[in-house]
Amino acid sequence: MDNKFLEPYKPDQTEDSIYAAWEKDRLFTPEKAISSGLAKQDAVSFSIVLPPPNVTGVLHMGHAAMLAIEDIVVRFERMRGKRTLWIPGTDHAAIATQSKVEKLLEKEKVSKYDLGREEFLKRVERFAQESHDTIVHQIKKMGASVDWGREAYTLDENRSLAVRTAFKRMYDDGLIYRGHRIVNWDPKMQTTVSDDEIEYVEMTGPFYYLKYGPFVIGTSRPETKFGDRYVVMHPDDARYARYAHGQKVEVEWINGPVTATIIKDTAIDMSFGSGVMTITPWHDAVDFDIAERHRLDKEQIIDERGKLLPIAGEFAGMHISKARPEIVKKLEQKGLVEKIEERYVHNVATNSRGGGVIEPQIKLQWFIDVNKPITLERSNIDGIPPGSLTTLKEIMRKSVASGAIEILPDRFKKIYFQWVDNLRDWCISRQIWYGHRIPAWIPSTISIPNDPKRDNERVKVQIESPGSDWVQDPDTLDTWFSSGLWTFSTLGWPDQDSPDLKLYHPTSLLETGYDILFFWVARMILMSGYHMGEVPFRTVYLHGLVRDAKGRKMSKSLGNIIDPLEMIVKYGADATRMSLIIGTGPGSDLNLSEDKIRAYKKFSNKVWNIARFILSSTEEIDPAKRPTLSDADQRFVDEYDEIVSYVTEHISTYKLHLAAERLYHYVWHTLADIAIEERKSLLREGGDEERRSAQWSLRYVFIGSLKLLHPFMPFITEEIWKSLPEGTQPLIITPWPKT
RNA sequence: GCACCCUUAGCUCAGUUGGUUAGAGCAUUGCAUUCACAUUGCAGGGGUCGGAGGUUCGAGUCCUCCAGGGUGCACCA
Repeated sequence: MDNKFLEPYKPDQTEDSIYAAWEKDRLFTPEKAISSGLAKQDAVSFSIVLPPPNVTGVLHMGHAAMLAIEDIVVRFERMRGKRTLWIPGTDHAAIATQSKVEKLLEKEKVSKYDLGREEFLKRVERFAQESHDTIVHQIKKMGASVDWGREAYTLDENRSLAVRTAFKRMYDDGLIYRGHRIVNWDPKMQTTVSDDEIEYVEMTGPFYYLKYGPFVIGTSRPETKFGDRYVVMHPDDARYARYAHGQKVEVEWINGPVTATIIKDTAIDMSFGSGVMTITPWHDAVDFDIAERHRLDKEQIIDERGKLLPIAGEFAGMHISKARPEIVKKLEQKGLVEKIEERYVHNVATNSRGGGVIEPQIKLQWFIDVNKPITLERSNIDGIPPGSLTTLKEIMRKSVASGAIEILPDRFKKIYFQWVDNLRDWCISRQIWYGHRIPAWIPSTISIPNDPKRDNERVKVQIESPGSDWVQDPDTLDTWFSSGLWTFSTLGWPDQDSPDLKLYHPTSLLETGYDILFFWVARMILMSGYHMGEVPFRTVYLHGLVRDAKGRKMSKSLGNIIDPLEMIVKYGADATRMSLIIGTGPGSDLNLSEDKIRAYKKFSNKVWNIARFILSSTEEIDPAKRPTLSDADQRFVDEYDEIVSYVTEHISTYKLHLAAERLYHYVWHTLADIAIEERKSLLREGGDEERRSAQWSLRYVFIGSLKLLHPFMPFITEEIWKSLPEGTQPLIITPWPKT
């Protein structure tokens, strides 16, 4: 027996060298599984992409849980002989990374404009590289058996080609268009934000009832009202039956008399306020729609920095927040205020990526049309035959509705459909510097690229620059555009003949947090459906948030962050992994405490001691020669076989928590507490025959248990395996026990 | 407003298709421990499974309603 067993298990002294050995021997690659004989040449593929962590800093417990879950499944499938591939990577996370670097620069009292685009991007890239290195280190610490030879970055050369190719194809098909539409504008970060990135914050503030000619209109934002020349009411509203659609009314307004036009539209809620509103199409999505329907004029009131334009008269140049009280004062002086409700509760849209309060604006931007009918030439998606007419929305809906993609837990399907059905065109252009530059060029003779007066026909969309007479659109793409391509851009696309693409797409499993179901999962379904004519994955497994012991979100301000690296140092990666698996089902949040992790450290030690005992007391037997077993030993072996079936079945169906818990109890309270205890006297003073039976069965069950434990606790099981005569090949590429 | 989830031991949570006396970790009580494990073992205490109805031979599990907590989406003039 190896002398190392005379001391307690020390994860911090073994884990790194084990990982290094796995990596050096390329044991994470499907090629090695085949060459070692574990997987057959024509084995079924099992592929999965790592949800690429943002290069904005360090990994947290949520990432650790993700890595643990995925690694368990990957190791399991690899041992079962599938051609198993797990692709790692990181995400440039455009807006998140840029704002992080901007904050760092703020401390040096430098703005990105001081540096200029090029210099600023160098800073971001440096930061991204450092984050990347930290993240890679952390992924390795967790024991994740990803194929590093296939590592990808959402902004590297291959992915960039994929992005430009995808953009051009969608543009040529009319799915990507450039137009003046109302977008979510963040005046603080000076960029558009997609609908999904908006976070509504409840606020209480005054609500003003203003006299608008013969009408009373309600608003919480009097500062937007300067240009209101349309007064809208429901066509069926009896109170306003005497007003006709299109009728003109003279009203006295903030800066003098205006001619208002009556508009009848069913979008009005008759029961809200007076049932009448004026519209500000340039700064409100609903108003914009009404204006579009009736072809009304639209006028900008507020500029990109949140300041009032000349239309505001004496208030021009003021920031809206400063102007509001002044405007209200003037309205009161003119007797236009009917009443003020002081405590009105409403939701204010903010940029969830650390930006400011959203100010809708009409801007010339790039969009993906989700409702445009297109012909999908190549399609393996159930319900969408090749050559049939469909839309991106329908692709997203049918991929899940047909059962081609299974979502676990099931209840997220409803949430997914609700989102798909409410989906509007996706604004994909961002006015930030870090990211994929939009592959569109305009002639350099046009001086202002975003000038709304210029037409779109002079834009060239192509993969490479058309030449020096052309200027590239300064905008970058929403980060989710490139991550949407992730399942196939990591496999060699746009090269359709890429062997990896043929072997591993569609991927088998996508495992990620439920919080990015819309951002990412849905976008991958869209992109893969359109570009590949395939679903991107068969199964979506959604995990929950990792919270603290009391169920609170982990945050710096609460000081309740449990750092995965620190836990790995104290208790080992194996214990950390177990604590993140047991005690939670798919889709539900997990409350984690250091006590819980400590408990699984004890389990590691238990496994270690079982190894020590069994190794020292079964040294003389030959595991390959099965002796006649006593009845008790036969029952013991039978019970183990049941555990094999149970664990196998539950990992296959992604009930990892059940598999892990059962295994934990089996190893500790059956194998150790009962089986070993009962056989101790036999091992010391039993007859030859019954001693051999006891030794062999203990050894057999222990060897099998190590295999079953390996996906959950890869390090300690591999370390023990090394010291066994049975361990001729590393445990990671040893076949799974037969059921 | 629409929808979904949660409510099980002191705390934090498991409990697949309804099936014998409801489980774990931590905490707690007693005993044992020169014995693989001073990171151990054995035994115990603690639960009317949020409330009220219903279906069933049988409900923590299925259905209805109610209460509390949370989340998503919509509205937010």
